[in-house]
Amino acid sequence: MTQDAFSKTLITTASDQVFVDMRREIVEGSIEQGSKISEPELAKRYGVSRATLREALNRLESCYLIERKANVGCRVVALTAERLIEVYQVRSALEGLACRLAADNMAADEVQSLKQLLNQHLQTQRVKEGESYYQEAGDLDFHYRIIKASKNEHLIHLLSNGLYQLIRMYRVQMGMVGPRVSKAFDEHLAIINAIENHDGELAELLMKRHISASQSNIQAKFDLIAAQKKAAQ
Amino acid sequence: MTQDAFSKTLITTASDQVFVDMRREIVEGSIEQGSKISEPELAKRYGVSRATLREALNRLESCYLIERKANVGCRVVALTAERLIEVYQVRSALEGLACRLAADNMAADEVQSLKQLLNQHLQTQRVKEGESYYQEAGDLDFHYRIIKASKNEHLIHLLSNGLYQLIRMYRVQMGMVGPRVSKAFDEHLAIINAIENHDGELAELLMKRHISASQSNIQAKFDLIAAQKKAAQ
DNA sequence: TAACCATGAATTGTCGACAATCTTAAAGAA
DNA sequence: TTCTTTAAGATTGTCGACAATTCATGGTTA
Repeated sequence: MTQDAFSKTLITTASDQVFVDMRREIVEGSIEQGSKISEPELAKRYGVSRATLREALNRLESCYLIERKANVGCRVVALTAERLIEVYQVRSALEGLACRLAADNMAADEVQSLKQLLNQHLQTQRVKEGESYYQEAGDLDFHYRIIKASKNEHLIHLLSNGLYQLIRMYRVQMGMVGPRVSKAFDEHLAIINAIENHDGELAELLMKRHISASQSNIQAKFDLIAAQKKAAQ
Repeated sequence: MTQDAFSKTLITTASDQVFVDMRREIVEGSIEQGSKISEPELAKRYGVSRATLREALNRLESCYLIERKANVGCRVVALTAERLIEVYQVRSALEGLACRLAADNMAADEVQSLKQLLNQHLQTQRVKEGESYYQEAGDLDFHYRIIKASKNEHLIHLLSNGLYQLIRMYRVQMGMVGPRVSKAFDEHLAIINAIENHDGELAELLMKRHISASQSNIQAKFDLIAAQKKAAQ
């Protein structure tokens, strides 16, 4: 029995392992977005039976990474601009709530610990200027900590087990680049300050704006791709 | 191939049927909340193999009606006061969002159709005074229509396939009674008016209050039960 | 040529049996 | 007695095979 790094899921069964492995491959793009999934093929690849694989597929479906149709099969989710809007609308509402609850509930030592995390980010950010992946993980960790601090188990599950992998997928494959990195850091700082002052209303507002900015950043990437396609014609 | 009445799910496979049947039994309390689930027993009862049953269990898990532990088994979710708070916090955020989007998007004829639905509710409410189930279904249908009108597919799925059965479970088993029925009607009316005026901000606020009132109503039932228990000691 | 229908191949859904794990209860030691 | 250990029983996890459905290919007909 081991533990997964990102979602802190306990890995006990074979299907757990396949689930975590496939999730990583889908999020990182090793298994291409929008591609069809063949059960016999993947079962052979992961060295498990179809029953075990299907168990994993079920769980991938419930975190929105694949889509199933009866008697037809599975597809990896496609990262479209439309879905980006939909998902981020939901994310904004839920993480906004989480942030407000965190501001209400968070103890002083928890806030200090979070501040310390942010300082770590500042260090590594200066070192790894431009490189996005570590910031990626760190940023998600920041959001993850706030979600946890909401102390609402249902919300925590909905976000960290449900929505977060899809968001990571957008961010890993559509990348966060350029000056956005340091701006995001400042926004994180402002959010922490609001939480420290137990100003739930402000914390919620700032988090929603922060998420909205992140959405615009990815949206710009979509626009860029669309423009390139048009130019190529 | 047939269709389910509540979530409009297409029923094509045997596991679909088991899923819908079990869902109804759990929501209505035929399968007791908090009770342990035996796979061999239920498989025999529904006349399917364990593989088919487990497929259904997976889907019940993703709509929060049962909880699984590896190598241990399933339990039906327990309706606690703590969970009520958590779920309704999430519900408030998501349906608030849905209501705002509906106010932004909804066309005039859609609004008219919704008003008509509300008039129907008024009729049946007068006839079936006190009886809560029909109002229950009607009320959920009202919320369902607004969720649909948000036109956000991800949000629609999250609410109608994910959260709504659990909310129904609370409402069916913890009941909505007394003067709450007619108050709820007035609140629905106010929400529709806000939507008709495309006042998203107000619509969201009113929906959140409406949901909060509904929560208090159920909470009161919990308090009542707790008081009765204390008196019995 | 285009539309429709059959036939076969491939894929998904379902089943019963076996292996691995947990639970329970009895037996033994401190 | 109380705690630990162990063995039996029951439950869940996993497997390979069969049945049902869908998809692709080629042939037939208007």
